[in-house]
Amino acid sequence: MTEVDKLTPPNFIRAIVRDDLKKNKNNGRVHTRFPPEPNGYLHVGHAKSICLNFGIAAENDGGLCNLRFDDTNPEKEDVEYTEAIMEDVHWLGFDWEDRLYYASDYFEQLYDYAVRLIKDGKAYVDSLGADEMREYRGTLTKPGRESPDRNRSIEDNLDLFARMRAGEFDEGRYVLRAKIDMASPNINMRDPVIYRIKKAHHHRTGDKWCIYPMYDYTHCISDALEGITHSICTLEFEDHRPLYDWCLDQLPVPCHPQQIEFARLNLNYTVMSKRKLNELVNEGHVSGWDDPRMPTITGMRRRGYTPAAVQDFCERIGVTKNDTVIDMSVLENSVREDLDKTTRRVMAVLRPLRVVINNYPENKTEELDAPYHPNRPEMGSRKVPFSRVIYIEQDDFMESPPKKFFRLSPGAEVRLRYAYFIRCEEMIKDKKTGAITELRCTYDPRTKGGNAPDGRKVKGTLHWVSANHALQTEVRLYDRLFRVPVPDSTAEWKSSINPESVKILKDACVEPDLARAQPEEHFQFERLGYFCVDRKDAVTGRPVFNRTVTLRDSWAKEGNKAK
RNA sequence: UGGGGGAUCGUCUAACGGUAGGACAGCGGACUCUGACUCCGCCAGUCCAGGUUCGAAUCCUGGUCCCCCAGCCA
Repeated sequence: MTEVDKLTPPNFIRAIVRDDLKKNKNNGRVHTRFPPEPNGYLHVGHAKSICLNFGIAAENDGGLCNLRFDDTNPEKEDVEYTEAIMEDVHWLGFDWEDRLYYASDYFEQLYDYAVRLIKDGKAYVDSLGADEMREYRGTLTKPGRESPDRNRSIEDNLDLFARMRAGEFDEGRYVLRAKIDMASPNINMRDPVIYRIKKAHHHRTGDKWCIYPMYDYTHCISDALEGITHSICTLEFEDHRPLYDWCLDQLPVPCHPQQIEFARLNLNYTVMSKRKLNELVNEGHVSGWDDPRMPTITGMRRRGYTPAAVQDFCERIGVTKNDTVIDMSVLENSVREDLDKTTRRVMAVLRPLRVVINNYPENKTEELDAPYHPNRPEMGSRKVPFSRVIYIEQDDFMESPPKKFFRLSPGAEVRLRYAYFIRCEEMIKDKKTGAITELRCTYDPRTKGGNAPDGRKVKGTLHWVSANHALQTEVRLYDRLFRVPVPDSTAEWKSSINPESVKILKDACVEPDLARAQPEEHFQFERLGYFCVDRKDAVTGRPVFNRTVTLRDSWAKEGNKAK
């Protein structure tokens, strides 16, 4: 296996492309497109499609991938979304170069083709109302009936269609339909509407048009006009393929792309439909499309996921026609794997417990050397201040520890990472609540740097921050958005939102160097997880950290086993 | 009860008539100045029933189950 093969595991779409190339089907061309509708933000499911389309183009010599906005429904679409989508695709690491297109660019051509269909007797203007049309359409098991308008003369159709364009009619008065087969077992072929009247302002064409082409009619022709070879879409369009092919067969288009369908991505513990994501945003269950708990690309970015991690994830999950739900742990694995090798380690204490080292001089401060990455010395090191009063994590002390607890407890000795061994001598408790408010410890000066000259070992190593030098910051801990793996399956899906999907800690302490951390900079807080500086809320000198993902924690697992 | 798709370890995914392999998860161990990383090991699968064949996840027949479709949405 070559390196390239490892990076690009086989899938059935790649196989089709490879075979087409072998047969020289499109003169050796590979040209794909990513065709979002600008009516919402991109999510990780779109990322799968983006990676597939741009990936297939990139891995074939001369392969190209267009970005095309499928903007045929002005009522739902907006420039806000086109801009966000472009930013997300770029962030993910893909580039359409000069091939940015809009279906609305083709409105004139699409109109001309529609006229052509009418002239060929393959389309007609219908006056059936929406309800009537539904009734005429038939059902899944019963064939439809032909509209009384079906055999309107070509001249009348031409006249009516021109007047539809001219704005003479109200919305809903007429539609243009393809004349195919009202008895087709495939409902999409029962004379589908291809143009409707919408007196809506379009975000690009303004008020130029008051008739807008439908998806099925637009998409195939747009593909053909752009010279697309492989038109990759999701499974729900499989039934539409005969219509895709029908339209192209009727018209003198430059080429006939092949539509190939794959299964959309489902991830557990989240939702993926635009409608549901919209509801979460609009009803305030999350702070916005870029809330770090959202499966949107912008949300994942704010959470601290990296483009490399998302790409790796999309590669790992594969491409098939199977209905599947991917386990969140696969995504988290990709994130950890990328962050582990690229991220500097620093120390932060999320829930501080004050520790006074009795035998350490009052006014002394030492600068201890701490490498940024245990396995990558080339990443360098920084100095961390140490003094008499430090903070450790509340979780790292237990008054009566269970077996196999390697951390601090009365009389126990542990190592402070890159500093000294300390032993717990005394606990100070709040007189009223009994809560432990402070620990009194002693340190062994001979263990400076973290090793004992007498060779004695400690099982535990704790992270810490010097109290006088600490930078207090806000840290946000994110967890899965839903409590159940597949919220979509319940009628009341929003009732399974995880109330603990975010915890905001205001009193976290980080080492002073982090005052310089820049928005979107990633760190590993040792023993805790990967964090990144929030790109919205950070103020210079006072970063706010989002937890991207925890470290694997076999101690926590131990605890779960006991339950 | 029409049409279109799909069924392989717990979850994804390979194998295209010739040893059912990989990833994630789980479990166990080694290592460790992160209970991290890394490494090693284990667990575990061809929807069912027939048939063809020396040999079937793969081919044939018949079932079963799941998903999608009746927008002037995409």
